[in-house]
Amino acid sequence: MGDIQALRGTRDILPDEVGYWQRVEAVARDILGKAAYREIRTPIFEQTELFERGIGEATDVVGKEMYTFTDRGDRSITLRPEMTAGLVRSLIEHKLYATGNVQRLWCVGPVFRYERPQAGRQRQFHQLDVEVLGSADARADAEVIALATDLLQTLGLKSLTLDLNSVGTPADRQDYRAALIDYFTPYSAELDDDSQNRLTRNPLRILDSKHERTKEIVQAAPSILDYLSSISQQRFEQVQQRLTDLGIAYQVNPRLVRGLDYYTHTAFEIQSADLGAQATVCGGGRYDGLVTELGGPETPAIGWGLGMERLVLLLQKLQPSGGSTVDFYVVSKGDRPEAQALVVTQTLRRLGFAVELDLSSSAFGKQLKRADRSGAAACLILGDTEAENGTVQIKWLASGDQQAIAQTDLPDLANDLRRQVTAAAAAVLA
RNA sequence: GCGAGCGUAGCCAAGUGGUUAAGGCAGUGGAUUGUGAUUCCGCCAUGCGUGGGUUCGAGCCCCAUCGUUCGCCCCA
Repeated sequence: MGDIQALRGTRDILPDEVGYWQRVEAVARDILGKAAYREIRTPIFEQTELFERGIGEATDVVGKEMYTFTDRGDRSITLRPEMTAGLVRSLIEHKLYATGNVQRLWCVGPVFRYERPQAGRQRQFHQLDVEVLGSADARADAEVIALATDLLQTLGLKSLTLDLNSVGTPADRQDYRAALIDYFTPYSAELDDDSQNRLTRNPLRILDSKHERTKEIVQAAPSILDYLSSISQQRFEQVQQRLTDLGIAYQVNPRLVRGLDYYTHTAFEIQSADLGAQATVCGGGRYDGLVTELGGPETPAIGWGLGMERLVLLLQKLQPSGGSTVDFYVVSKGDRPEAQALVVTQTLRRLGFAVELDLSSSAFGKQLKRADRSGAAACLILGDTEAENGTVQIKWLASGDQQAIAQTDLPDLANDLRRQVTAAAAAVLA
């Protein structure tokens, strides 16, 4: 083992694993593209102040988890701990809100939080982010949630749960907060230490404590749903109705609270039971106040973030194998054959085949063995005899059938070969 | 930031103070100097995450450190 290793909480995504990532990205690109969402890419670091103002200085993410440093020009810089703030900054800076009534955006990339790593939690991890800015319509909430469930379903994931809540407007929340403090204060001594601290700082967060005694006390705590204004209530009912219209199953969880200050009204999480303590795959909500908070015009918005690592963990459990294979494996030995093999390989690649060329010059037996393990449908063999008369042996590995064909005939035979390759691939699956 | 467990080859591992560190997979060379199953034979850790310590003797015990896993916390 070498001296230098990847930093704590960071990981290499190796070739064997990268297929899962590509698949998620391809499906996301497809689904989001069909829903008229456009990709945006924003910088990985921003002014520290953006996150302090956007996410809230009292939150753990800003308070103790940011990678913040001073650059050579004495600016305070922070590696983004989430995507939304940077995206909103970009929207405002480029006045994207002026070019249309609604902006539908998505992006994917690394985010950074200084936390203790464990399964499903890293210091550098990746999020897929989807946002709709400029609409307060309940259909926007439903659309965005539907995109998340569609994506997960298309990837083949089952037994996920969707929790839904409304955290109302800041005014609703102020009343509720006061009610919670009234309720919890008499129990103050019985609460766990963390919750005692949260009592004054952020009593909403007590609601999802995992501490046993605290959970018992929480049982009878007032529900936020009783503190929503009638407008907020109506809004929440509309969102639920739209989800029902779309056939999306959800459960209302009045104790669902989210860690970032900017959320209003709709809040939701999609969780899996297969991820241990870090169960949330996708989480998000509405943030009607964020754009003005960051200096833009009144712009209601909703979005979510999805943890790529967590999603990939689930996919790996679902389909442990997942190797890309090659159509042809080219084998050769001797100066002239090896030179011709390179040309044949190139020809086949240009015809659209995936081709691996064996570079070893080792015995044909060894090369054939590698051909077998490569998963190729057929092996192309070039020795002195073939080089002499300009042919190549094509051996179909499943059947063992072998025939010689002229190298110059390859383009004409392409369609035929393609048919046989697909047939061979289908046979493997069956 | 707190608590607990774990770290032996590319991978999975046996080994719980006594001399040359099992085994399997993968890799590689050969039996088979032009053909992939199987089989057989050879090779593949002066080294047990790293650094100290205890001991006649340490993969094994102790301390520190790094990494990782599971909780707490937090969240995607």
